[in-house]
Amino acid sequence: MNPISKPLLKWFDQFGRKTLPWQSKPANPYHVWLSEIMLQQTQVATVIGYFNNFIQHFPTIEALADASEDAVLAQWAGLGYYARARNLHTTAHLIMRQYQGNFPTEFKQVLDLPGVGESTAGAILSISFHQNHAILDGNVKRVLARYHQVQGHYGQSATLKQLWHLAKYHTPNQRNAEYTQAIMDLGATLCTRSKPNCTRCPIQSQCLAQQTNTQDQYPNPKPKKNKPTRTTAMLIYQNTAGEIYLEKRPKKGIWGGLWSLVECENKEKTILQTLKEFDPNAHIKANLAVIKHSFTHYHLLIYPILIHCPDNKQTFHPLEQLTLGLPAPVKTLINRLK
DNA sequence: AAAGCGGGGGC
DNA sequence: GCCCCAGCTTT
Repeated sequence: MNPISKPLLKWFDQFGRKTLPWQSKPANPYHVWLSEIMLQQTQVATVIGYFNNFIQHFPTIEALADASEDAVLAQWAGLGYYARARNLHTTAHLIMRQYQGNFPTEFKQVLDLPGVGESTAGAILSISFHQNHAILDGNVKRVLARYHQVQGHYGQSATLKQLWHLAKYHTPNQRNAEYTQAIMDLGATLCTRSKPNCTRCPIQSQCLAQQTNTQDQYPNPKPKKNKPTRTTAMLIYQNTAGEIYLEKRPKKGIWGGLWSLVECENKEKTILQTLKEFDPNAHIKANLAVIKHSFTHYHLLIYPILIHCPDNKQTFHPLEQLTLGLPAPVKTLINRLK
């Protein structure tokens, strides 16, 4: 079995991505770390805008540590997976306290940072400090699954274990940082999920899927799962000035740490009880159009209920210039009120 | 409209 | 070791 690093690095010299916003010489570990966290579940094209915006607001780890959680979440809002933003913020504090503001350089230390696993730790240390580590992100999984016709889906531990073995086998100790970038670039630009561009691929001749024309069968599809539909009522408490009431959600669970509307079971009795407890003078003004919001593992039917609260003394927020981090459907709902 | 992306935390 | 998280892009 031939390691793929040699032809891959040669290809990278000519076709690799070298001007992404977080790429610099020398590398900036803060930028590399931030980009790797953003890229965990989001594609490069989407990340670029958020990344530039984020470092403009928080130019250094120290600036990030000094910011409020709400300020960080507000910049993250729309990217999803809000635990990533909270972990980032927590880690900034940790780096200030334990490492005097310098990004740690030991693999174990980096792996211990909240939000960083084996692949992300490897990527950060490889790209930032030119240490020799293997990575296994979605791009690498796809490339290796095709190249070796790996059976099974990486949700299964045996498949994942096999892919890690292959990833480590192919990872070179020379030009490791460039290889890390190269194999991600190959997956992102040529060895794409559908319609891979095999004719331009530097490792096509040894690729088992290419040889047998079975690229579309790898990686093997994920076993299907039925998504349940859940229902919730979202209560839009609005005062006479048109401002709305928002509450910060608990750290754990869906939309953790974001600001959202009060929710309750979508039953008239429960809704009336909830709003009376909030404000005895409140009354239902309208039932707004239902929003269907889909997550990976369930659909959520949102019944928005507009409620008028005259003379309420609690904190209400004006609809314009809301800088709080809001869940996407809440943002949609608020925009409809304008 | 549905499928796929994707890595880490928690139980 | 399995389940959960959750917006966006692609098909």
